[in-house]
Amino acid sequence: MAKMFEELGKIGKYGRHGYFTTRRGRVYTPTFMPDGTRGVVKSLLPDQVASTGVQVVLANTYHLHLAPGEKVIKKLGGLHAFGGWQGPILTDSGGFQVFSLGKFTKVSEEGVTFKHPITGEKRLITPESSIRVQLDLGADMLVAFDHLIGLDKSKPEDVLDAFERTHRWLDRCTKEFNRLTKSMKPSDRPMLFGVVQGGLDLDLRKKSLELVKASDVGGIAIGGLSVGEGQKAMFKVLSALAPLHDPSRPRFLLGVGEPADLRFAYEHGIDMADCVLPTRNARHATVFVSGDKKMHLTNSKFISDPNPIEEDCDCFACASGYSRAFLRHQFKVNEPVAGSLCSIHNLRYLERICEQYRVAK
RNA sequence: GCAGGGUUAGUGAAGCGGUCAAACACAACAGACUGUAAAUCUGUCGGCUUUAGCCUUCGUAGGUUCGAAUCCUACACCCUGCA
Repeated sequence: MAKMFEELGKIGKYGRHGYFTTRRGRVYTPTFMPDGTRGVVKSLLPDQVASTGVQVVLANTYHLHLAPGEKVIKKLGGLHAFGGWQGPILTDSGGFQVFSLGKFTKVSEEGVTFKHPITGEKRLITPESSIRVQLDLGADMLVAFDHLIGLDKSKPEDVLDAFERTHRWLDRCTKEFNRLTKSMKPSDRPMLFGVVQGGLDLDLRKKSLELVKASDVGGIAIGGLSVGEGQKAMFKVLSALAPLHDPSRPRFLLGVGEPADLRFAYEHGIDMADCVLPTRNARHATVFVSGDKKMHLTNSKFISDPNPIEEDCDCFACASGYSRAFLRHQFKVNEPVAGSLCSIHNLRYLERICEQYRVAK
C-alpha cells in the first residue's frame, strides 16, 4: 500500500502531526471534525464552519439513508452539492446507531434490522449496504460498518462477540468497497476506514488493531470508546494502542470531543476525531473556555456581563464582541443565533487545540 | 340598583369537605450532554430544617365541621347581562 500519511513533526512520544491526502485535498492533522449528521453542521453555514478552521465534516449514513435517502442525494450531486460543504466529507457507517438505538434493533450475522423511527417499517443495514449508501452519498472517507456495545455493563462474551463480528463485517466492507471503486482513478477514489473494537480488553484491542492494519483499508478508526467507560479506561486503551500504530495511515478516534480527551488522544497517536459535543453543548449554552473548563451562558451571573466568552479567543463570536449578556439573553428567548455563535466558538476552541499541536517539531 | 360568574403559590390554570404545600403549563434557578431519535433532557421551584418532620398559605374577616382551597355569612375588588 502506498504511503499515505506525511509526518511533519512529533507530538510527545507517540503523537505526530502531518497531513494526508483525500480526493478533495489535503487534511492537516491533528484535526477535529464536527458532525453534520443530516448533511449540515447544525445551525451553521459552510462558511461559518470553515471560519473555525474545520477541514472535514462528518455526515451520517443512518440518518441520510432514512431521509431523504441516498438516491435523492446522489441525484442532487452528492453531499457536497446538497449541503454546500466543499471540503472533504467523512460519513459514519451507521454502526453507532446500532448501539445508541439498541432496544429497537436486532443484530444478526447478516446485518442489523431496526424499525424505521418514523414509518415503523422494518429496515436492514448490512456491511455491504452501508458501503453502498456511503458511496452514493458521495463520501470522501467512509467508515466500515462495525458492531459496538456499551462498555459499562457488557459481559466479556458480548465484547468478544462484537469484536469478532466487527472483523467479519470488515472483510465484507472491504470487498464491497473494492468492488465498487476499483474502476475509479486512484485520485478519485475515496478512503475506507476500518474500525478497531475490543471493549476495554487490551489484548483484544491490540489484536483488533493488528487485524485492521492487515486489512485493505486506507485509515484506521478506533471505535467503542467514550460510551460510558470513563476517562481513565479510555486513556488506558489509547495508551495500549499508541505504540502499535501504523505510521503510514491516518488514525481516527470516533466520537471524542472533550478537550482534555482530545489532547490525550492527539498525544497518543490519534490524527483525527469527531464528536457532537462542541456543537450540541453550544446549542445547550455550554461553551469551552481556557483550561478546558466549561461555562454555562444561561447562568444568571451573566445577565449584564459585557465581556465576550473569552477575551483572547479569535472566533467570530468573540472577535465580534458579542457579550455574554447578549448570548445569555438570546438563549433565554430561544433565539437560535445564540447556538450558532457558540457552535462557532466551541469548534474554534477545539481547532485551536489542533493548531497548537501542528507546530510541534 | 337587580341577576349571574369570578378572586388559588412569579404568571396562566386545575382542584370544589379529608389521600392539598396544592395537578399541569410557562417563567425562574441549577445541572447533564463524547462515531446527534438531543435548539434536548434532568432536578429544584411557600418558609425552616431536610430519609422524616415542623410552620404559614388558596381575595379579607367571621362561622359550620372531628376536619375547609373546597360549605355558610358579611365585606372588598373584577367580569357579563338587565336596568
